[in-house]
Amino acid sequence: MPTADDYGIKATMTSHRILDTIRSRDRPTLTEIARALDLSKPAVHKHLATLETLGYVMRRDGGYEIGLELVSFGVYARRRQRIYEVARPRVVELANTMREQVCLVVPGQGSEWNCLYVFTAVPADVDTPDQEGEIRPLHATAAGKVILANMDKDEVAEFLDHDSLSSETANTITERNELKSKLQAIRDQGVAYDRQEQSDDYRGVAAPVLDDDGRPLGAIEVLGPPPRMSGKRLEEDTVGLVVSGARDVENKLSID
Amino acid sequence: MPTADDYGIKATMTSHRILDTIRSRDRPTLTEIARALDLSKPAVHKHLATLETLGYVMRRDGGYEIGLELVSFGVYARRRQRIYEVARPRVVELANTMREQVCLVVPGQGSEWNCLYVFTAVPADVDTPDQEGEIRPLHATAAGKVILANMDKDEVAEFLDHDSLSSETANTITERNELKSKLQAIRDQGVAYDRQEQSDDYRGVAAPVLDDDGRPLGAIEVLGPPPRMSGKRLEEDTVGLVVSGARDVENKLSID
DNA sequence: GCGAGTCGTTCACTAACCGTTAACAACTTA
DNA sequence: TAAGTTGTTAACGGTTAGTGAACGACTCGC
Repeated sequence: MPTADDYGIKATMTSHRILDTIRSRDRPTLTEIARALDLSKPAVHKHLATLETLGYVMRRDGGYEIGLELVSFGVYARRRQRIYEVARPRVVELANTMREQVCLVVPGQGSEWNCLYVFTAVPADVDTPDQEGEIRPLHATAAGKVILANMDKDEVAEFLDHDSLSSETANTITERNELKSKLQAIRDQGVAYDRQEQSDDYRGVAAPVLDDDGRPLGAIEVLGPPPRMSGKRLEEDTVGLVVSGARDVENKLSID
Repeated sequence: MPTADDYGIKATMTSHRILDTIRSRDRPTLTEIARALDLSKPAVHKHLATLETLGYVMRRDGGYEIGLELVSFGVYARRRQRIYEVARPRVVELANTMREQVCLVVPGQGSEWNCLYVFTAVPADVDTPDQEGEIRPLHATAAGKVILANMDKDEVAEFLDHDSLSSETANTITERNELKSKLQAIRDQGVAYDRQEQSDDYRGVAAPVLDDDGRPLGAIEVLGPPPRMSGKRLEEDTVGLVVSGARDVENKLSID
């Protein structure tokens, strides 16, 4: 298999680093990018010129923004992920019956997850924390934890060793051992909770979507404001719905 | 402004050409890509190795597929387009009241448009022709024509000169002069129809979303099977709804 | 209104690298 | 078995990606 340790195309990797910088900041300027990546301004200039004609970036009032061509690539690629095609109708259905926000999440590179799809029941009285395309660490959300709980033990160990458990709110789990025992409980229960661990304004429940070997393909999470997400509604009604939704997706995926 | 005529980063452009080939074919193999681009296999190999570690491509049973990292870039970038944020709730609403499929389209590079968002009312009895992320020529669909009709005259002229009007069905407009007079009518009417011009299974109506200077920011199109999309329902009910939806989006956009 | 500080851009230059040709193992196919 | 595939390495050479220096345009504070 090809590996791009130092065999790879460096210019492509530089272009990627520039795109990544644009995504993680708010409309950065050329020099801001150059400084962030420790590159010369002319180098960044050339890359941006290229990326602009390709439609990968666009200028917007003085800064750079990810361009429409990548939108096209992205939504095209998403459609080719079977879990997306299968889960999307269920996510919409779930959101409408719960009258809350539901999102579909898949494990990404390393210790991150990608939020593939979000649907919010109208009227949307909430401003969503998990936005489509967002990349977040695994330990601070219900979906992330339920994915983590179903990963291989050594992968989890590597995650625990290499990444620091950043603190998002007062409730975020930042202790290694606490997280470890939680993960065991989550695996037993089959669901994970987010009790204002990533934002004070939210609580959530997530159920995993597993393949035939028990590896996590993704997770479905229901999110809502704390007053609504508590007591029986949270721990019985919501759990039941999200678990049956995830099981449903699992079954459809394992058919072929 | 930067232009990448031959000043640009060639390696980045090569990587893009490879990604583009993957998108326009069905899970192509390494040699298939190399042949299509007239590149040596080792060159393609190096690029694919790099793109794979970046998550831009992934292998799937012997071929290459666009990877999840680009999904992340894409849905992130889409969220940062104001027209998307503003129009999406209206598209969902429109689809639900019409019980049809509705899509949001924006002009892309050159004479193409990108399908940014699609929502289909459940139950979906139809298989959709315009899929999210698809890139299509402007002349063969309602949304494309309504965008074309509102573009600058010289841009349209350039389009007519440079691009051949490909024939998708027996109804596709392939005559330059016929298209020209149609465009004038579309501008006057404010809507464009697709009467089985891109597929025999579909008809559609589209209304443009214009900025304050009358330039097209995008279009909203309602699609449905011919039996349902005809007569009064098509030419009065549907037209009224799609136009008021597009106007609504225009107003929200021009506020700030 | 004058410098000092930005910003983006263009210009040569050169070490590094991208893409080449050639050769290879692992599979299919005839 | 041999002649096709396929993807993969290795070494080489001409191109190029990234450098530093220098430039206009613009925004500051004084």
